[in-house]
Amino acid sequence: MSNDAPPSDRPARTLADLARLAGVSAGTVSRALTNSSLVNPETRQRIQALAAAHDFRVNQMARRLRTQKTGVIGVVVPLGHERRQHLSDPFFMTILGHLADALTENGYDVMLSRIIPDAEDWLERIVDSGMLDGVLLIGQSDQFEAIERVARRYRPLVAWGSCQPGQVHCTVGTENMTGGRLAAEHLIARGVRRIAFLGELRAPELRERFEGVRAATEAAGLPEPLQLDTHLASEMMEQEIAAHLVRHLARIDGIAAGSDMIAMTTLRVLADQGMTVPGDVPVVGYDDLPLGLQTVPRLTTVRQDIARGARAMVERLFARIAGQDAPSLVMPPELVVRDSA
Amino acid sequence: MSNDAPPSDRPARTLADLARLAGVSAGTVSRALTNSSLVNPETRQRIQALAAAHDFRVNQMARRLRTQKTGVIGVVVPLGHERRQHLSDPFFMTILGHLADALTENGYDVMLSRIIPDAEDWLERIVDSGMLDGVLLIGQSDQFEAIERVARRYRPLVAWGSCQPGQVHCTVGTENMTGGRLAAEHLIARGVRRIAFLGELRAPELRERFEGVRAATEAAGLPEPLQLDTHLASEMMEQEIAAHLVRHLARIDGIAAGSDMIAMTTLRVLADQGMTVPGDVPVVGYDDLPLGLQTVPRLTTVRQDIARGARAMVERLFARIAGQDAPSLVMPPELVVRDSA
DNA sequence: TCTCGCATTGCAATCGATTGCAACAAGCCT
DNA sequence: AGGCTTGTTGCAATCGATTGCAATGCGAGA
Repeated sequence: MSNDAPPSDRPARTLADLARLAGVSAGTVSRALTNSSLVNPETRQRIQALAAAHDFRVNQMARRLRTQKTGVIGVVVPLGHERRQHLSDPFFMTILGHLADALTENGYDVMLSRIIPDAEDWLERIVDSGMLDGVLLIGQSDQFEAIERVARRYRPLVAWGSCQPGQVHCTVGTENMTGGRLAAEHLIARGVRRIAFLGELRAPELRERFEGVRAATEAAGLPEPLQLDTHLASEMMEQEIAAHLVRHLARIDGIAAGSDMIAMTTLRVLADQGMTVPGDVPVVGYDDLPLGLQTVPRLTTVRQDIARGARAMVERLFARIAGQDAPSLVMPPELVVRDSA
Repeated sequence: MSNDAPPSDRPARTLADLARLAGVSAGTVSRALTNSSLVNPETRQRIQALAAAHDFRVNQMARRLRTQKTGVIGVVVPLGHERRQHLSDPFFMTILGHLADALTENGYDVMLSRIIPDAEDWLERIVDSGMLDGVLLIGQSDQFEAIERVARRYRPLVAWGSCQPGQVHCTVGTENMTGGRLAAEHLIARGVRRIAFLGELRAPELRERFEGVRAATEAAGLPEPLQLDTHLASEMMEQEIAAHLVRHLARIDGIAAGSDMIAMTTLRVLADQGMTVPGDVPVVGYDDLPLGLQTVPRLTTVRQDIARGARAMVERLFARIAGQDAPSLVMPPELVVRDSA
């Protein structure tokens, strides 16, 4: 329970050191430490004890060079259209948490990259670095083509995002258009006639959500929704939304936000402007982040099952690493009605 | 702008492949690709062009084995006393975002580990893996001893957390006791007489914050603050806090939360119970996470300058990697008065 | 007693890039 | 003309672990 290891005379940094100490060859030590059945059980015990006593740990660099497996998965956040967006964005962090959990449970390490794709070959550099057994992309940003190009030749790659017909790369995500429609239908059912959609349309996911909103208004014979750009960097979002609302609030009576973060900021701004939610303006979010439970009022939102999505991404990635094929997954979104609409 | 690379006849995966193609030796190719002045400029050009044409990228595993540098920093979240706490905890994610930004700007990759320290040598395994040039710990959890033990022999290690006198490992953090005192003094100045501190005391940081609160009440001649345990896993936090408040709300008139997450949940629970903040009960948080700006009412809190702290951690780590010594940094906390108290 | 098989172990090649040192050529000086 | 510097390049060792193959020793069966 307290200090136990006998003071190690010499550091014993390599297999060869340990082999000398044990009076055997390096090969035998290697086999002993991997519990190979090719070594005598007694020898194995002895070597393992010696290794423990000397705090020996194999050099992963060498092991990985030799075995051509790294045990590392890259988790990459491409910030193409929104350079100022921070890695600490709650959606990224939520899905990253789930991915990291799933990967570490399976014995993989996680290498995190926040990438601003200014070089054309940003993704090539990652997948060809020789450091990774596979790559998970959190979001497609505006890099659809780059992802397609790499996916054509690099199998162990799975992205969170939207799935276009005929697309090469494997994605996990929700039916964004359906989700947008659900949000809008809910607002319409509550009597909203003129919806504002907060969020810009460069990333495919948001574009589809907006299309869903539009489809719903069209089906209900209502006027076109008002689309308002919103940067994702939190520093600027609040002012931007405030400006939008000051200008347009008179002409709208309900808000569909492109994400929960946008919705939360909107709640905040509306409170500042003395508007009540949902009384004066109902607000619907998108994502169902845990944070939505903490807002006042609690956020009505379109749920993406992020935990399930993360598990699915990891499963598909492992299948692809194993050489099998894995299709994309499009999950149905689900409206979660709480207090904001 | 479109596809440019001439179709690569043979993959050219290794330096040797490329050397054969170029009619030179592997050593020359290596030097050419690292812009060494030891090769003829023309040769260098030629080889670099060839490398680009064949999409050649050096094998990082081999390079790192040979150079004994990995270019990877481990960012580790030890979850000792709170196994159910999720990696997506906003504090972790906020600081992780800043760390990742600072590290990638300096050309390092980030390896993320969420560790449940059930094995005694969890940290040894990480630092001795041969995969990392240095390690950053986000929080000390209840693993103070394990960290000290490793820090005695492993230099490039910096932790976020509290700094005890005489401690070996390098930390960056705030004066938690002062912070607790600031929060309590603010509450007292607003007329609060009986403070509840929400948060458990196993991690040194929270313990110090509580001590600060106690010092303030003592100095003001007020009764001892009421300390209430709160798990950090968000699934349970809300119910737990609700239960605490139902039982104790009659006996207290102000709340100092151990963290902003706890404070946010408390706001939520109080709203549910029909209490107004700060009218009925003022609430002070701790951390000053960006999220505190989004709550209703906006959170009054004790600010830790997380961005500065992250930069300081990275600076100190680099200094230690370079063999210099770097002292711990204890930053002064700052009360940020907004609307919740 | 001889041979064969089995259980262990050692040997040496291998993964792919880096780098100190030697080799070589061309040009310059005395 | 010989020696020397300067500029390039190749050679081969090295980083540390893994693994196919050969070698060893033992006991059992014929």
